[in-house]
Amino acid sequence: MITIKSDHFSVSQICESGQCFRMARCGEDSRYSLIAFGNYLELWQEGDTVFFDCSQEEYDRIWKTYFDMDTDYAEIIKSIDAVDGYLCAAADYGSGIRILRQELWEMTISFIISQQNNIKRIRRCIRLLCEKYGERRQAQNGTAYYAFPTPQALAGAAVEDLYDCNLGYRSRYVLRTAESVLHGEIDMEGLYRMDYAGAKEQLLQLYGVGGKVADCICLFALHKTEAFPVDTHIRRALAAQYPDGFPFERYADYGGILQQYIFYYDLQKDAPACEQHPFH
DNA sequence: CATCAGGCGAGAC
DNA sequence: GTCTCGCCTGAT
Repeated sequence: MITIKSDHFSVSQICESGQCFRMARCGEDSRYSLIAFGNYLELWQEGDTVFFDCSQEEYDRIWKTYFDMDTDYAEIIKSIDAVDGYLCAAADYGSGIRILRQELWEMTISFIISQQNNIKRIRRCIRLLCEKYGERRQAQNGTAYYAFPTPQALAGAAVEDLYDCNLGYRSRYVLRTAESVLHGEIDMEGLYRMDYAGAKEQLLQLYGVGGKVADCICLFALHKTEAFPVDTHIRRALAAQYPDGFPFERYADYGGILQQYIFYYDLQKDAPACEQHPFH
């Protein structure tokens, strides 16, 4: 186990901000579990000290990048227009959020599934998919878990079996996208070398990926922080708070981070009180 | 009972 | 290019 002192880092806020569907509370205490890049991790936090239940080597190799530890979120929050009371309040409220650097293929499928869906059901869909098509593994502490299914595994699925995973009409989207990636119709690794516009254009070629989903993939996997996913929540919030339009130009290269503050702020308003701010 | 969830594809125009 | 409509399913 290793400990890291970090400013602007809240495990609970990261988990509840809705960008990662395979992170959850585990057990009765404030531990969280997470499966990413085929690894199982448990972590928890006391104040600004974060405890990672893994080796220093694993932290350096995977989790340091995954949790975006080298980005200065204080600087980002400081740059917000002081006159913009709503954005200041949202950023302050969700100041422990980080934009994770998640796996590209997993985000592609996860956000295809997320469309016209709710977070609880999205999590269940992905869990069922992993249990049915992912490789079963065992963590150091003995916990059994499932890796995210490969493109090959999903391309070999029957549509009916995807319906059984509760994907509904998104089943054919997942199937065709898996086939496209498996057959190399899109160069997924190449997306990392492209700019935001180029990467988004490529992602839009995938069946079931539209503008909003492409932006989520750009933001949460490719870390294109200028990507600003607009969903029904964000659309409503922006309409209510910015009748003259959101100042996209002012925050051109990191609008996506602010989008997460707004999304989380909006989401938590109707969440049960017990789930809010465990560390405040 | 209707409406809505972190939308998208297809077809009409 | 823009607009409308249908779509799985569970929660409210």
